[in-house]
Amino acid sequence: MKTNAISGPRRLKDTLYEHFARIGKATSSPKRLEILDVLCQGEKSVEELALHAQLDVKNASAHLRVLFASRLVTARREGKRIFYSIADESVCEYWLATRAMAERRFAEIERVVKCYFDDRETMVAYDRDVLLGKARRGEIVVLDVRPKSEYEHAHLPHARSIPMDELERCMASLPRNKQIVAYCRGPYCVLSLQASTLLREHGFDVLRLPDGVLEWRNAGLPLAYTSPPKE
Amino acid sequence: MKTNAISGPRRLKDTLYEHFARIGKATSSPKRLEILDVLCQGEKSVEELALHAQLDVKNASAHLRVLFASRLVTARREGKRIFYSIADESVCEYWLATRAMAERRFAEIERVVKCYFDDRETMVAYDRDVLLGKARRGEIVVLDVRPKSEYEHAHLPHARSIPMDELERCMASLPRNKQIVAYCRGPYCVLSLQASTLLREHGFDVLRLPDGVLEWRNAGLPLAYTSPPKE
DNA sequence: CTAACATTCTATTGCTTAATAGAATGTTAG
DNA sequence: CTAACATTCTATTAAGCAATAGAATGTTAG
Repeated sequence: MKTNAISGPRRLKDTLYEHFARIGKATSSPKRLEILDVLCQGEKSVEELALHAQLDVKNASAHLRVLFASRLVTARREGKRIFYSIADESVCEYWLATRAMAERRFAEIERVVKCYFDDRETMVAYDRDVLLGKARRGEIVVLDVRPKSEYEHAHLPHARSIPMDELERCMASLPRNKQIVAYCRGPYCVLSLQASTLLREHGFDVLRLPDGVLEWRNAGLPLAYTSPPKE
Repeated sequence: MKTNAISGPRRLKDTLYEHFARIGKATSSPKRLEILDVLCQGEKSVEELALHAQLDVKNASAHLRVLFASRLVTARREGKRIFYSIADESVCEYWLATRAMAERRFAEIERVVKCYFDDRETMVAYDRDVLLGKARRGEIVVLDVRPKSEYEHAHLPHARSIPMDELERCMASLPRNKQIVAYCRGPYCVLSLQASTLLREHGFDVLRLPDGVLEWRNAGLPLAYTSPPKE
């Protein structure tokens, strides 16, 4: 006669689904998802995350505690700051699967996005591997307009980093005889749209790429790292 | 000057993450996940689902309404009954991604499962494609012990259906000179374990396969259908 | 048309959770 | 050792949600 912690099938199921539901609970708040999304771009301090998700620091900390308790993020102290990051690659994959399903199930998402990003004629029209080839041969400049730290965490091959808030100041260094392809965190991030608008106003030949590193890697393409990836 | 429904980046983000969070909200309840999981095996009536998840019918209906509002399931009326099913293939993929992440992040899941299913020596040890080959050549009998309707919705190639509750009655029809490989809904479903235990007690040479149709298809292998799949 | 049935709708209860603010912890600079 | 800082912990309040039960809807069989 065996006396396990789990006694019958019902107890087993209850235990398992209870654990699975922890994920749902953690991802049932828009603000937490926003935090999770930006954490997929690299580690960030509580303050940065609070700023990013438009939360006061205490509240952001509380949300992070929830994400931590659900094991979706890990924390690391460096001096006075605590840096949070995605616990695992499986978290990015989960986030991508969630997004994919939501996009497919909620037509309103596509509608809202199309309405905000109504720049179809100035988006990259060719395939990702064509883009990779052009970038490798130096025919285009791939421009990463995310904050420097995110670029350093991972970026598209041959990409150059000019964070959005330095773009106005640094744009003189960009070539005027080559096409520029600007990208940022992904299809819902506004940075690349702002960048492409700004650069176009200044006469550059610029296209917007609605990919981020997650989408790029998810398509099976390689990424580049300034410092070697930690895993 | 453009006046969109969505005015600024913050409004856009809030709208988008609000939608994404609907998924989390819908999957934040263990019982709803249990419903979703079994719906991945094929459509079911409210009553069946209530029975399966050990809920009273009213409560099950309420949970289904939540899943429906989040567009994770669809409903179809047939006579007095209403049959719910997974809205989309992307829902299965989402569920698999959730499970994969939870398994990876929560060591306790593996512990609980190992503790309940402590039959490593009587589990299928060879690869899925080896199994497929053996099944095709008729060297083994692949046995689906789920309810008939789930078998009909989709099953492993060359599998034979004997629902668990008919197994005792029908086991005489199984060969004694061949290995039997029993499977059910997946790694957390107890049916195949019950089946393999029962058959072993009656002297059959039986192994348990911890896959279900989801895991099988996710591994890139083909499924078989009694009636053609609806998509 | 009526009875039986499957399911949903409505209302009530108690529990969980998000946001907020004040106190406490741990870290560094001087 | 103290002040300044980043973050967490604790408590409070208000909002949201799961479970339950009774009423209502829609469907079929007779």
